[in-house]
Amino acid sequence: MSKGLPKRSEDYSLWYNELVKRADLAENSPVRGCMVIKPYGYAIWEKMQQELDRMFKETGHSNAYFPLFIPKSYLSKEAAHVEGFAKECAVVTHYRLKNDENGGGIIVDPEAKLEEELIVRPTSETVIWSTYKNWIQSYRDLPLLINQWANVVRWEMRTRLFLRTAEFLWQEGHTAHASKTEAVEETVRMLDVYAEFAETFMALPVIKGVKTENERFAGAEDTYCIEALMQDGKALQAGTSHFLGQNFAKAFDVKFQSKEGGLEYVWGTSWGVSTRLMGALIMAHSDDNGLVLPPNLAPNKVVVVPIYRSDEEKEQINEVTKEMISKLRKAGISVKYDDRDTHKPGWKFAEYELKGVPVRIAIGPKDLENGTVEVARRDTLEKSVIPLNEEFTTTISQLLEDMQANIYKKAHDFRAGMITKVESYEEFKSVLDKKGGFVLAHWDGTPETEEKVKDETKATIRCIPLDGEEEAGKCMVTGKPSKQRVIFARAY
RNA sequence: CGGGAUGUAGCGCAGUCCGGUAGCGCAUCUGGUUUGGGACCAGAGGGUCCCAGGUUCGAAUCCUGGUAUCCCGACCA
Repeated sequence: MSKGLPKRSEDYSLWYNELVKRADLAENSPVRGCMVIKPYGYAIWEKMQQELDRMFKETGHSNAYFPLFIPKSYLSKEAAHVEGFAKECAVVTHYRLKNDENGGGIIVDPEAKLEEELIVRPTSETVIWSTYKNWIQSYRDLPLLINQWANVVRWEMRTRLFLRTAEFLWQEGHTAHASKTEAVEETVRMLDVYAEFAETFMALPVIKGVKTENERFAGAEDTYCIEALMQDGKALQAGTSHFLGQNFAKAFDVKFQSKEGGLEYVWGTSWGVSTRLMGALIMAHSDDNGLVLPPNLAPNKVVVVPIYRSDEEKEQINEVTKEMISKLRKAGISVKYDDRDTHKPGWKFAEYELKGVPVRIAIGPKDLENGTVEVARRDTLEKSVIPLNEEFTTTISQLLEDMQANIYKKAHDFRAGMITKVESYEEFKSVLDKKGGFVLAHWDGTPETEEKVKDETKATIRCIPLDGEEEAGKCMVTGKPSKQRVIFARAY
């Protein structure tokens, strides 16, 4: 393996691809567009899962599991939904293989054709709503708050590790409610959960907003989203929450008897985040030395590297280190002790930098003598020698908190500098090309104008921000009146 | 599905124009010296040169066909 990583400033996407591979997060699989998530990458995903799962449970949701295969007929029940997903579905047509009589190896047995073809889920609304029909009869069965952790398949033309793969892991929440108000509240509540997760754990500032008609989920009335900004100035949709209205209830005939005795269709929501968050995490914080992980999502918050010449020295260090590590662990800090003697300390330093471990503690003979350790923080690459005393654990704890805050602040400041208000289409184009980032502009609210901007500049409306101020203005393209600025950006 | 490129050791590549014993760096293994920022020396192992066919005394190299992957576009979380 060669040493340096490509520089972000020279080739951002090469830097990203190499980082994902070199930091042992994921690699390409034999199947085009699919990826193998390696143990270290999966460990980060597991941290994300843990926190999100906790937040879902705290907001009253339960996990369940629905099948991978969906009968073809289900998908077509909701018109907009099938329209949106038809072009990227993998289809199961047969259920058996056999040996080729002509010696051509193993072939699909033409005798074993399925009566009804099965779709590999691109998302689970259809199978879930067909099930909900049986689960819901009365207002007493509502709200129904279900989440599932699953894989889904969308046959994408062009793929990139984590950002867009043919198969990806995600969670999808699917809820049913007695009233529109409740369903909208749920949609927004889960959007808030995502935003809080992104900011608190991923140290990723996000903008909450509503998608335009063009960008809306197939089958939804409204799609809410959190949008994040990557270091190259491109936007990334980090999570979505959909208000489904009664669309799926009608398509799958899911009705309930209300308190008043009437028969009504239920109101639905669905919401999801995927392994794409891994891509967001990487692209938001990492640098030319490798991954930078916010402590709250790092599989190991601290790595300890002993430095020694003799076995005797190693023993002495082990003794001191053991106690230090046990104290750190008691304080809830995950620590990895790397005492392998197959690699030199310098090699380990570089390795853990590449892998983004927040804090590295090196301890050698000099430290033994002085009662100190060397502490290096990954976000700023600063090193300091500090005493291994009573306050040590608290110091490290505090350092990790500072780092979490610092990583967030850095991303936040970067984004602040990349939000630009523009008044004309000319200015818009120039900002997009010279600077990138989020561009705030007035828009006349029509899909045609959005389409035109997309064709001409490759920028799309990322969202209509929820906390945007009312501000009368004129559409930068058509000059028609607009009530509020929307966020344009080139996006992943 | 259009345009471009590339398939040679686990990884990254040279060799292909101009046919003649398959090479380099990293990684791996052995021995020794090392260990506070990716150590050094000595030695060793590892190849259907993407596949099939053709030309030739002889093909990684030339010809024909196939195939796979990557990049750039049209679609998407």
